Amino acid sequence: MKTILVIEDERDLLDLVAFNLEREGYRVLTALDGRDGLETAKTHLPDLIVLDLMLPGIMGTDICKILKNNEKTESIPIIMLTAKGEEIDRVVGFEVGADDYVVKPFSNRELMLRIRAVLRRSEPELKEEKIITVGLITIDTGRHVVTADDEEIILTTTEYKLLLNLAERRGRVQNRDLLLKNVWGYNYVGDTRTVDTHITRLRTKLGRAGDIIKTVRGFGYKMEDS
Amino acid sequence: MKTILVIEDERDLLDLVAFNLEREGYRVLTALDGRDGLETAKTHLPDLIVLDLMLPGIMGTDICKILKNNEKTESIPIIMLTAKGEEIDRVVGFEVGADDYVVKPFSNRELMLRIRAVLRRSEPELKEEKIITVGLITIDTGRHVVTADDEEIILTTTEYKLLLNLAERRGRVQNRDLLLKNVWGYNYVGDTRTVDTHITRLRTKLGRAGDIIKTVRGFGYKMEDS
DNA sequence: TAGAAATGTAACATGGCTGTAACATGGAAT
DNA sequence: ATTCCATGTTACAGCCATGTTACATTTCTA
Repeated sequence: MKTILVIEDERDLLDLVAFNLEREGYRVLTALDGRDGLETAKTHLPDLIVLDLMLPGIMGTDICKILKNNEKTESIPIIMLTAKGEEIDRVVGFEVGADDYVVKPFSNRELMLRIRAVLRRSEPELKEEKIITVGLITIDTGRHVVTADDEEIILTTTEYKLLLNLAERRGRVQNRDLLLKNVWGYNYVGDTRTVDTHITRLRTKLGRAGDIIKTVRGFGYKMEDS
Repeated sequence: MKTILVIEDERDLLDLVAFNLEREGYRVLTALDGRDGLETAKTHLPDLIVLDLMLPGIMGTDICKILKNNEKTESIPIIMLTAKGEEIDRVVGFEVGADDYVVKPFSNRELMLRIRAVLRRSEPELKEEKIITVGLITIDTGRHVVTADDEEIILTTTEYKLLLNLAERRGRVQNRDLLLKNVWGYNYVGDTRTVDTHITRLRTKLGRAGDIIKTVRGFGYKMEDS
């Protein structure tokens, strides 16, 4: 789950961008001016910053420079928003260390694509690949294969994520809200009973190996550690 | 994806060159002085170095000598940037081990052409040639020929790269973003669904052999390795 | 420079997945 | 034992991820 900070003084535009980002599944932080933006950037260390070039008070370029000169924030990619009239060409944008820029007026699609592209760049080449074994269950994250009782089990996306989550925290109880956050995403709105349904499906598919998924009445679920 | 290190103390020029290189699809590292440049060269081992002759602190020629005397960096080609006034002629440039040099002021086009030429020269005569076989598919990287079910298949560049990418990491799931990065390039901006389209085209061309390209719903694609 | 090939995007199709609700079950407290 | 409430289970309608095709645009090639 990636966090994106948007620094933009036009409230309408800020809200619009924030809304679209959230719909794409990002966690969004906002700031209406440079000072606040800097503050938020330093305290929350977002994964990416969308920064308006023209801001009251501190200029966007200055914010960019400050962020790029701070050890904690220097590696956070920045996408600049520039108005067409502002004869800021690419070179100036990159001069202060921005990673990409989008010219206003921009389409939502374009901004989203560029954000995704910049985030993609900073993503590690190889994600952690591991093989987890709990009881009769084996999860190979690299191959995305789950085995129970030496039989390969075909799981759906949600089932897989849920199982992985339980397995990674084996031995510890997790309540439904926590599971919803970790598996379904922080901005998921819905019934907590959904978790129960998926637990049932998992247990069914896993057969007797599924017995290690224990219900902790009143608290949630856990996977036995033994 | 080739990585190029630019060592240049004039910030404007550095950014301009970096920008142009990125647009050409290179990954770019930068350094504003010799010390930093040497450091970066040793740690990141770029594929090529663009080096300004006149630098504060250590001279460009010295950096060049140091790099060429270090076992790890000696094979990295270096292109020197020299001002016209600096009566460094070819002889001096090549004396310290530079592979080519460009006289300021230079056009972007000229620099790019020389970089490409030097990179081409330094490329090993035969890249690692190998024949990969997965299921009914055979990829001969040396001859750039793909066979499926004993029939030769004509693939486009993108299809070939995509297939090779999947085959090289056979067995492991790769998400669309990773594929985009590896096949389409580091700074590609576009829809991730593009991957799907090309997967379809691949499967179609490969016929029944294409069945080993599996969809992993919610995660990406993988090629069976059994 | 014309024509062909390749490429990326959009639009539509489809089938599996998913969340919800409704009912069933069983444990715990009284 | 009875009641309540948390959890188990099941069915189903809508949705969403992916498959597929068509098309406009770009790139290649002769």
